[in-house]
Formats: sequence, structure tokens, C-alpha cells
Amino acid sequence: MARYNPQDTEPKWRAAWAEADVFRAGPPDKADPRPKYYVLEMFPYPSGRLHMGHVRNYALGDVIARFKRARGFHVLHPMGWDAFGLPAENAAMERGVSPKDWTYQNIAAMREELKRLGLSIDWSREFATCDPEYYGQQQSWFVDLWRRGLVYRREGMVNWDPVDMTVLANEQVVDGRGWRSGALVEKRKLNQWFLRITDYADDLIEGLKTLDRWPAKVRLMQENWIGRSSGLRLTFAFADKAPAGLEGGLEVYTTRPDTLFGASFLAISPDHPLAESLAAADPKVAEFLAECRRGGTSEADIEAAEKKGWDTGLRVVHPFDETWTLPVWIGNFVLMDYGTGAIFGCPAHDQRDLDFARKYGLTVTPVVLPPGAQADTFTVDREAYVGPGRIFNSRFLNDLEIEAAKKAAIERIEAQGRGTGATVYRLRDWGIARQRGWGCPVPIIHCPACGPVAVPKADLPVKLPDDLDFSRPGNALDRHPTWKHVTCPTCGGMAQRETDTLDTFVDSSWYFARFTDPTASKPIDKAAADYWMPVDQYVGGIEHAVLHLLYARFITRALADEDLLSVREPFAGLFTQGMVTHETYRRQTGEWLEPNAVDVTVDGASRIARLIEGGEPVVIGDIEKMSKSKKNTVAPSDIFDDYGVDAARLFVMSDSPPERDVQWTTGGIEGAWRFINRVWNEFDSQPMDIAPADITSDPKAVELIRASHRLVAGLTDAIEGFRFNSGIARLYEFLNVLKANPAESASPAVLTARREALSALARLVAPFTPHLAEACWAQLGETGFVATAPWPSFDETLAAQDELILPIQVNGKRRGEIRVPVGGGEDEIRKIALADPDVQRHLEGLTVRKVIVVKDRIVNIVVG
RNA sequence: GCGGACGUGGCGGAAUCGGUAGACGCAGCAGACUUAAAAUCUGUUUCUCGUCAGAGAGUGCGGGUUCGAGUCCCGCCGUCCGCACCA
Repeated sequence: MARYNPQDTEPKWRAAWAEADVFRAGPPDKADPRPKYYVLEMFPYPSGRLHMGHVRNYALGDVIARFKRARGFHVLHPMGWDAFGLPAENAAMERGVSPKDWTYQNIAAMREELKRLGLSIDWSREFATCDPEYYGQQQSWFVDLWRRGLVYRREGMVNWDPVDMTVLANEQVVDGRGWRSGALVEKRKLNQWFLRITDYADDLIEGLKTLDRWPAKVRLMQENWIGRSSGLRLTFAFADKAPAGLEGGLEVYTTRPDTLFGASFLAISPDHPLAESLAAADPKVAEFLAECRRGGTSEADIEAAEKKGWDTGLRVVHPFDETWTLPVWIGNFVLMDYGTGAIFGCPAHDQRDLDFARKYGLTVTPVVLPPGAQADTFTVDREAYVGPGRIFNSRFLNDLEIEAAKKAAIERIEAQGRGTGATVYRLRDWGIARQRGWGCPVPIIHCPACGPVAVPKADLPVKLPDDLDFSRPGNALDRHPTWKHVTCPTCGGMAQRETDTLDTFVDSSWYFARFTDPTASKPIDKAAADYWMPVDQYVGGIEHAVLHLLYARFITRALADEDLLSVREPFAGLFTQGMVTHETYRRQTGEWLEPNAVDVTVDGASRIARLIEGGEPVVIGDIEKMSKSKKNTVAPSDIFDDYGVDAARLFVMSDSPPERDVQWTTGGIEGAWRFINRVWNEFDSQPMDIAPADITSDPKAVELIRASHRLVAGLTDAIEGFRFNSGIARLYEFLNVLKANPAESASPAVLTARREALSALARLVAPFTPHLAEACWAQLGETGFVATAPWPSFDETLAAQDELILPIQVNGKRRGEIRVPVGGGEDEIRKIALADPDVQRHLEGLTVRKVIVVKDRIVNIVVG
């Protein structure tokens, strides 16, 4: 018996697949009866080496692609490279290589590693976002969006990452730090390029409702991120002379117009134009504003931040009472970039307003009466009341419930012409320009006479020069001696190219559409996109829940409105897989150690770790995401060398549910390796030429066939439901059944049944361990690839048992079991159950009050 | 603070509809093969009591609904994730 040798077998089958070009997706073809299925995993950044996270991500997608192909779908499963970005510039600065060479070399290396994984990818569609053919098409639609006004430029406060020396979008700031660099982000006032994602805020929220194959968690996160709230925009007139520029009054936004009679002050943001003009006239105001800005933006700072205010001396008139005026304060807690940058304060029903009012001695008037409270005794002290109730102290709003009062107040304000009901979003426009040299150039030329002018499409792509100087930090494109100096396409005068490049998240916001025809002479070939889009199953990490996944949904809409696409939602199904983790190891001194330098042994209840060289005791740390900094990584190529690709694929899939983190362990990969060998042994020991015998002549053969049909049903369900770990457990289970019926001692009937079961098994393991499956398929004497063989069919009547073991409970406790035919009648079952000796013992001296028979499941006898 | 998810053996996990809790794997223990080890194979392993037969307990804690609860409801505790002065 030959031991399974992945080192010989795996490359052989990969070469055979490539030779036969079996994974190429055909062009859109109406005559093809197969339904299309587009499987995509988030494409990798070419960092240079594959890590276990990639293995898990791509193996997962490949299971789906191979499964769907076997189920009769026309599958598109492409691969490309998210190739622009800072690591290339950092490498350039450190090593003096060009970012382009570094990137393409990494791509070449990673392509080989990915190919080694045996993925069923259509490599003919591969591209990198740093290919001019790709980013040139991106510039083309960017110009379209610019013409439509979806791209704009304005001065504004932006997030500045001082380490990466570039602007970041709000989505890219995590806990006040840059998402890549981890540096504390500064606020800077800059002229910036924006994409008007807020135009689509409503559509992006509404669209979430249609994404029933997305995790609820991601939909919720996007909904919260967009943060829609409805309320009232309302202008307060100044009681005396209005400050310059605010003759029309001061506009505020509120979600609680029902509490207008509880208003005791207005507060504006320190960044409000009014605050700034007051500061220009009064140094003391300027000093106050400076004080407000000193506070940090981190979590802890905000938590500790005290409410601070400055009374401007200005007063405004209450919209419902000409004789009632309110003071206008500057409040450090009011944000400029939400709503209008100004609020009215109702201290009784908003905690922030209450803190502020108590500090500065402002009036607190309750206007919402909690259920059960008395109007004459209800007061608010240190805790604002935000619950439900009836409005009181509020003239025409009295006795209304909160929602009705909101409506009434808005109607009154609208009738007065002082404001309108309004919907406001937390989402901000997407700052897309980066001050970096290794990115897609913004295709705009700044002309002193004509202003910003789009580069004519005939002149696209605006290519990056090859001779950029990355030896020092900052924007290499900007300091290039000649690149930016051009003539204006409109007037022919001297002009300068924009030297900012696009956020790499722009690159990844449409690549899935480009895959449908990567050589099209326009950004997207409509016919190809109409055939393949949307992506039926997208697979990637949860970390992109509000970054990439929101941007891609937005760009898809923008391109649909440009008539480049027909779909508005790019990803019909989304699966977010968990991370690959590993135990961490440290020296006593705290220095991190690589797993393969450490030997772990079990000693009774505890595990002891020592350095392999020298035996020095090692501290076993937490289980964490594999990372270079903690050295708890395992190189995929080492695992492929030792156990083969299939074992690695199988293990990352088998040990945990795919949405959860999986812990890499030596024991786990060895278990997967054992399984592969045991599968191979079953095929290897099966005699090739057997005379077909009547399976029904041997009950063991019948049972084996039944088990195989149950396996088909169970595994199909498990894959459809992304329960890959459970599905693989069924495969292990079935292998145990096969092993209990070894070929060596099998009857002709069992041998025949084995032959049939093995044929199914080869096809069932194919999505997980594709190389092994081909070897097994060939061993059976089948022709063609198992990769293109149809999924085994499932015969319900064969899978069904004709007898089953029914548990019997007495008062809910399991007391015995009976063997009965499937579908047995209730009376008959009851009789057998009551006659069972084990049950009888527990009925002694008791009266049977009730017998519950759940067909084919359980019997419960209630006694008293 | 707000929103969400999750708590099951020594470990990863299974139980898809309220119906035998612990599938499958890892680790452990015992045995076979071997001069020995590795590999492989067989058996065994929730806990407590018991020689066995068996009995009792058991899915974070406390209640509830039900003939029956890991699963549903209420209240706690804990862990993780997202957001966070968003008016």
C-alpha cells in the first residue's frame, strides 16, 4: 500500500488543471443553460508573502466556487491585487527600490504561493490596481463623477496622519488613530478632494434592507455609521441687532422639537462661523476658543472633558413666544460638522444640556412627564429624563405623546416659515485625496485662468512617472521636477497637475466589476457586468464592515447612475470570516518567541513550554491573531512542505465555524493530515475490477449506501449554510463507517457499495481537498477531473432509515429506548414504550397520566 | 453611556424546528504491532457516588413558561465587537 504523497501528487494535479484550463469562466452566453455564480474573496495587498489569514480566506472562497461548479453553475472566480499603498513607499525609502518593482516582484511571488493553494481561479482575468490599464479606467470614471458634481474640492478640517504624512477619511480613523500607522491623528485645515457619499446616505441605508444574505452585524454597523436621524431645522431670530452674516437668524438642528418649551439656551460650536467672528472682535472669546481646541479627541479625553461655555451676550427669540428670549452660548460640546453646528438646549431632557445648565445656572424646565409622575411635583435634578411620557408645561403641545408633539411642533414651525423637518446623517463626505506618490493620480489640472480642469479622456491614463524619488518622506509626486508641469487642456496656458493621488479604497471600490471584463476599453463592459454582477458570494474580513464595503456600495451606485453598471448593490451575499490565531510564547525576559522554536509538553493538568535549543523555560501567553510583532505566525509554505496544501486547507476549515477565529495548532494540522491519509487508504485498498453485486443482498452494504446518501444530504446542507466545520465532521464520520467495512474482508455486495460510496466521497471532499480528490478519482478509474464532475445526487428514500431508536422519557428524564419502525403509529409506539422493562421500573406504583408521542423523535410518559 | 453578539467536557466545537446534550476532531489514558521509538490500529474519556448493575447532577448565575429548555421569556454576572459630547 502506497502512502499518500502530497509533494508528488499536488503539483501534478495543479499542472493538469492549468493545462486543461478548467477554471476559465466563459464569456456571457445566452445559450449556456447554467445559471451564473460569481464568487469573490477580497483581493490581497501584495505584501510579499502569503499568511494563514490568506489561506483561510481563499480556501473558503474556493470551497464555494468548487461546490457551485459541481452543482451546475457557471462560476466566475477571479483574482487580482490591491497594489497601491504605503508599504511600497516605505520599502522604497528603506531599501532604495522603486515601489513599482517592489510591488510587481511581490505580486509574482504571491501569485506562485496562491497558485500553490490549488484555488480554482480563472487566472486569465488577473490584474493589479497599479496597472495603468486599470487605474486609467478609474481616472476615466472619476472624470465622469467630477463632471456630475460628485467629486468636489473644499477647504475643511481633515484628519492628518503625522506618520504616514497624509490625510485620512473618517472611516480610516480608529479610536483617534490612523488605521494603518496607529499614530494619533491631528485635525488640520486643508484644501481637500471629496466624494459626495452623503448624497447616497439614504439609498445606502435603504439598500441594506435588501441585503438578506449579509451578516446582520455588518448591516447594523453600516446603519449606525451612516447614522440617520430625523428632526427639525429651525432658525431663531436675534432679539436685537443680528451679527453680520446672520441677519436671517441662527439655525439649529434638533431631534426633539417636542421639547421646545423646555429650551433655556442656544449653544454654538467653537468652530461655528459666529464664534469665529466674535473671536476676531474679542480676544477673550479667542482665548476661550483656543482653550476648547486644546482638548484631545481620544476616548478618555472626551469622557473626562468638562462642559465649558461662554456667554456671547447675544439673545434670540423663542419661535412660539415673541416675548421670550434665550441666551446664546458657545459650548465646547457642540460639534460643527453635525447638523448645523448649533443646538438649542433643553436641560430637563438631555444629559449634556443639563450638565451645562447646572454649571452655568441656566433654567431647567421639565416638559415631558413620565408615566405615573405628578405634574406639580416632578422635577429634574442631576439626571435628565429621556424616557417616554406626556408633554406638559408646553401650551399647545400639552398632553400629547412625544411623537405626536414632535409632529405638531414641526408643523407649527413650518407654517411659520421658520424651519423644516429634516433628516440628518452622521456620515460625512469621503475625503479621497492622499499626499502620496504610489497611488492613482487625480486626473485634474489646475489652471490659473480656468481653475481645476479634468484631463481629457483621450489623454488618459495620467501615468505615474517611473523616476520618483522616495528617499525621503512626503509626496514624491509633488516634488518630481517635471511631471506636474503641463499646459491647460482648455486654454493652453501654463498649468499644474494635481499631485494628490486617490485613496486606495477607491481602487478597491469597483475592481469586482472590472473582473467581469478586465480588458474592456472602457471602465466596465456593460454586457459582461450585466451578466456576472452582482457578486453572488463575497468573502472577506469583518474589519472592512464600514470601510471597503461601504465605499464599494457607494461607488457601485455612482457608477450605476453613470450608466456604467445596472446593479446598485455589488455584493448580494457577504460572508465575513474570522482570523487565524495562535498561542504566543515569550522568554522570561519578555522577548517574543516563534512557535517552531518552542516545544510544548503536557504534564498532568498543565502544559509546559521550553525552548527546543537549551530547554530554557518559556511562558505560554494568550491566543492572539497571528502577527509578525508577536512572532506567533506559522508560514503557510512550511506547512505545505510538511503536510501538503490539502491538509492546510482542510484544517483551517475544519476546526471552527468559518465566521469565528480559528486557532492554529500542531495537533489540528496533524489531525487533518491523518484524515487525508485515511481517505487515501480507503481508495487505495479498494480493488479496481469488481464484479457488480446486488447491494440489497447484504444489510451491511445497504447500510453503507444509506450512510453515503445521508452524507451527501448533510454535507450539501452544511456547505450551503457555511457550516464547513460541521460538514467536515460528517466526512470524518463517514470515513469511520467506511473503515468499519474494509475492502479486505468485504462481501461482493459491500465491495459494490464501497465502490459507489467512494465515487461520491471523491466528489464530496473535492471542494476542501481538491488534489486528494483528483488522486482518488483517478484511483477509481474515473475519467476527467473531479473538479468538473457533478455533485453526487442524493436519494431521499435511500438516505432514510426504516427503523430508528426512540428515546423514552418518564417525567422528562430519559429512562429507556425502543427500536421501532419509522413512521410508526402513535398507539403502537405508546404500547411498546409502556411495555419496555426499563420504563416499567420507573412506573412502579405510579399512575400514568399522559403519554406524549412525538413522531419519530421521542416519547414522554407523564406519571404522578 | 448607547447598540450588538456570545457564555456547552481538559481544549476547538456539534446539537439547523422546543424533543436522546457533548457529534467530529485535539489532548489524555489503556492496549496491539515493534528490540525500541515514530507512524499506524483498537478501546476508552462530562462530573460525582458505586466493584458491577445502576443512581444522581449537568450547557455562566437566579427565576419563569412547557409533558419536555443549551434552544423561548424575565432579571443578573462575565467576555468580545461596533459607535461615542451626533443634539
